[in-house]
Amino acid sequence: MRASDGSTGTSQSLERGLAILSSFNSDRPLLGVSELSRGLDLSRSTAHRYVATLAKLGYLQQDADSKRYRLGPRVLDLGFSALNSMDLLEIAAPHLRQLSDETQRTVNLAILDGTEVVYIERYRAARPGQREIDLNLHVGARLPAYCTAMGKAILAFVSAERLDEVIERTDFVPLGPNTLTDPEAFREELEKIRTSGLAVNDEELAYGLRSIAAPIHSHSGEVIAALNLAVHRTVVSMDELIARFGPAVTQAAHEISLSMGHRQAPA
Amino acid sequence: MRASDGSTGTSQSLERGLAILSSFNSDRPLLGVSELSRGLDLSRSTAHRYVATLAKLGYLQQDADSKRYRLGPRVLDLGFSALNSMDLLEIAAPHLRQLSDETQRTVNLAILDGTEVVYIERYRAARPGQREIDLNLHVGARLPAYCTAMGKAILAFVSAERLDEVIERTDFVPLGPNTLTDPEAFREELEKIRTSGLAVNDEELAYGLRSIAAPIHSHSGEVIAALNLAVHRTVVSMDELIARFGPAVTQAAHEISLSMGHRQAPA
DNA sequence: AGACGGTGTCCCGATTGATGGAACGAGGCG
DNA sequence: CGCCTCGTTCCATCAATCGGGACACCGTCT
Repeated sequence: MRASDGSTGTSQSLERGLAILSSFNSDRPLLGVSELSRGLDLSRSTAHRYVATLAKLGYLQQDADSKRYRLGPRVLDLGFSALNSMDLLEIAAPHLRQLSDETQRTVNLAILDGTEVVYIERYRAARPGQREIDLNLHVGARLPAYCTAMGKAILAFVSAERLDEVIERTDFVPLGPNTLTDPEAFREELEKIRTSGLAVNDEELAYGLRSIAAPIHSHSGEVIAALNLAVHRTVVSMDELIARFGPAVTQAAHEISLSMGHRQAPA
Repeated sequence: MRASDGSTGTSQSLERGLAILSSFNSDRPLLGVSELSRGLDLSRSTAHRYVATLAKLGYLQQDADSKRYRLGPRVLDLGFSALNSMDLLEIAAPHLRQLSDETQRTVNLAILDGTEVVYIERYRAARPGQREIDLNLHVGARLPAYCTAMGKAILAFVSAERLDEVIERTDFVPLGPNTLTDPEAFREELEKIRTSGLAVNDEELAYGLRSIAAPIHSHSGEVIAALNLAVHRTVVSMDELIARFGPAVTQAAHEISLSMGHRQAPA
């Protein structure tokens, strides 16, 4: 039974329990035991045992009226332990803040996880009122790497094997007016980024959304993250975006890399 | 019979697996299998099975050099699913932002979890440069309720049973110059808050830290959260804090409660 | 009222998945 | 070099998990 599949040496119970936790999200914040058991193909008894365990530990809370369950505050602890254990964040934060202050724009920091970028930090433009370009882009949010400036900035500098794997697993769906949908065109785009050091996103993710991004390297030289600066199309043209903010973005990324201990190869 | 044990109907494996996840934090970001097995009193094999499961699912990542493990980006998903499933956040966010803009101060939103408050949202003062009062108070951070303005604002309006339980479980340790360490004095303080509608923290948590907070009620009338406005002692006196910002704080909290569907009792 | 289909919860015997000792290879250190 | 500790894998044993079944509870429909 355990023969062929790759499940040797793993715990079924833990996997199922976490599957229950991940069943909850913004769209489905309240789930009942039966609902969960159906979704994960478990018996009601089994689902209930996991739910009871999670509730006992504070990861789930039972709603008094509906008897259904919701995520508890305890799960926040995990996420923020993860954030805090990245010293990248600590190092990058002041630079991000300065960049945001200087430019009066929203800047973000993200890492690559599989084929997606994950937002790690975010500084909103100090001045409110300007058009909010929110696709629900809070810290922790995920976007496909192939159609974001930060994703491309990172992928331009990963190893060939890793890039091949990401491209292999990526579904190049057009999400914006200018989304790159051809893997070969995408590779050429990365090549350009590799020489310029700056990645652009000109409405590739969504209509009206423009951003520029630069990669951040660790002390060992490998790319570990990217930062971007995002604006709405009505605010500034692509050329102006690059001309006015490109140098500040690449320089901030460069400074963070230096602080991480990265010694650049000669230009 | 089933009362004392508490372990009936729960999953040992899941509990252990989650214990492994929670072993990671900012202070201990990298842990090895042996280290974990010792800390949780498991065999190395067992610990490894859990770790392998967590790694397979993306909750842990193995460091290539040290072979030890760190939290993976996947755990962020959980935390932010929790945040996003609170419609409180969606409703409160614009009010918090407005309050922060108007007052040019940092404002926070928190809920109660057991004896602690958990930060749910945070708007920093738009103008940087003013003294940063950071006790690592990011979203997700926890503080004891008894020595924070938000904690007191919430506890002043919870049911008598819940309050008794919290007080019972609270260790009244002096953390600042004015920390309330006597449960009876604490109860009187809550009584005052109940009539004034405003909770104050005058260096009860830490030297120099002052804040005022007001409770937020749900449609059913029960208290579900609190918001605060925090300043450093050098910036403003306690009286001035209450006089200048008190009305804005209570009004913002009130407006959020109204948006949540709360119909106030006549003043 | 009564029957019904749904829920969450609890119990218990069968069995399946978890357990941990042992062993291996890889490093690190003196 | 020996010695230790690490992560990892294997496997026979066994205990923890499993799921059917039963219960109480809730609306809804007949």
